[in-house]
Amino acid sequence: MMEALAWIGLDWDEGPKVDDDGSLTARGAYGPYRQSERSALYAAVARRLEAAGHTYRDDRTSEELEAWRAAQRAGGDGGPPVVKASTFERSPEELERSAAEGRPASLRLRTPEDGEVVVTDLVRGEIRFDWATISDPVIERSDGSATYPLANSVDDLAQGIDLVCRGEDLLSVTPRQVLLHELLLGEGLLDDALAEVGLPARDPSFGPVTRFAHLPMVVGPDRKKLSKRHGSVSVQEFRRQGFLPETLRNYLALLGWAPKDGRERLNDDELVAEFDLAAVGRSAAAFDVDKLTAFNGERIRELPAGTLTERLVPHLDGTEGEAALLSSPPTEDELRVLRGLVPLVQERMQRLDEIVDYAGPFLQQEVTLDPDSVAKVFTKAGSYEAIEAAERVLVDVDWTTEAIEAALRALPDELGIGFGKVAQPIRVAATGSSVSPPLFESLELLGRERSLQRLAAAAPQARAARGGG
RNA sequence: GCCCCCGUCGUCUAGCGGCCUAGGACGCCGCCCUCUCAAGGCGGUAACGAGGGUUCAAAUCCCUUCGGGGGUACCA
Repeated sequence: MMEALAWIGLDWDEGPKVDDDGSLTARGAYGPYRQSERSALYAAVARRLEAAGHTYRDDRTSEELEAWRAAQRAGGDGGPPVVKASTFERSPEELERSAAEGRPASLRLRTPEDGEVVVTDLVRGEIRFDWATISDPVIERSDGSATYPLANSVDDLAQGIDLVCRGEDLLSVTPRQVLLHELLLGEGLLDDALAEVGLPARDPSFGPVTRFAHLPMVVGPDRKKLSKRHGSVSVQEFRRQGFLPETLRNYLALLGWAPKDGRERLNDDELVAEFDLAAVGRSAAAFDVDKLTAFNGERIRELPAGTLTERLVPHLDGTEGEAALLSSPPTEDELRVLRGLVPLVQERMQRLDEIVDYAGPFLQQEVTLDPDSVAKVFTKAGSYEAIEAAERVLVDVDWTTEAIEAALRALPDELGIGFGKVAQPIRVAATGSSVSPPLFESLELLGRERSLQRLAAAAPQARAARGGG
């Protein structure tokens, strides 16, 4: 995931990071940043919460709880399946007995039995929850490890987080987090715990978490949320397909947000200057690959030719895809061909990986004719005539785009067919396909020798396609 | 089931009581350009989920309803 973020260009100032040699380190002054390295802190906080009476022990197993919830949901006699101290807290005697039997117990946070919590959210405004509908969360597992609610609250406060910005899927979990924050800060529990485990005290500038922003979900075409795992897999996939990271950044920013003036093409500077959490929409946004692709094409067209050439190389030398049309590193000859090709294909590409199909005929000595193109073009009247005439007329022409064009433009008159009809067979013969970069430029780039050789090789095939002769 | 969030063209969105016979972008369709494919230009298609209110006036405010999503873990 960090690799995916790094590629997209979404950087972070503080936190874990992967070094160039692949090892996991960290940067920032408020570490450690891995939860596994902070377990002593979580435990210290938990002990204090417990001592202050904000928690209680629960010795039920996951299976027992699950069964209880299922029964509650189905039967509906004892109310909704909400775990509360009022019905779940064991007496000291029960706990003692249970401990004697060796039953491990988890630690639950005691949340209010009733009343209301109000969460103020930057994108959604005020949201009200009824404490009676919120279960007491387990903050420490029966094996003593901290759960996400505890670790997350402790870390946010200890590390000076003042804006919690996350997906809407965490909205309903916010009340317990707010409560934990009050407890940890209000009674100095966190500061004491920090001191106990020998971690530096909180920076004096650190206040409470002052803002929450729950961003709308980004969903797939099926309207279901994209998971973290799937998300990062597709980032790698986007990379291989030749989407530009700057396209992703631009497109992603537009999911749920739009600038005041409605522009859609925004660069990084404009994005950071204009993006505003308060202007973010509230409904889930579907990720539209077609639109992303169109954006990507526009950006590719804006790239300086030299830059595009460089960014194309990984898609040709096997780094990003299967294709190995270039040596690694590319030879000067190969680069010359690529540089010549770029201006011809730049405006017709939407993804970098499309270069593989375009470049094949130019980087390889031999070309294989696409059967569909052969069937579509060689069977038409004038096909082999055009190819043979092109051979004849191109042998001694100056090998420049202009001269090639002049020579071929003369053929329609001679053959009595339209230029389209003469160009297509020649295109298929030279590039192997009925779809290619502009013909004259392509021939020039191929060189006289290869061009004539391919025309000569294709002529008999065209004759055959026309039904013998 | 219970709790929370959301609901404008197929999709991303603009709209925050009159400027809306609802604007833009992607897609799609047509035309122009044209050596293919693109690019580009021009035009078109298509939406306020439904029902009640409030108001002189509602996509915009309120209620109900329907629909979608999220949560409901000793996952994060």
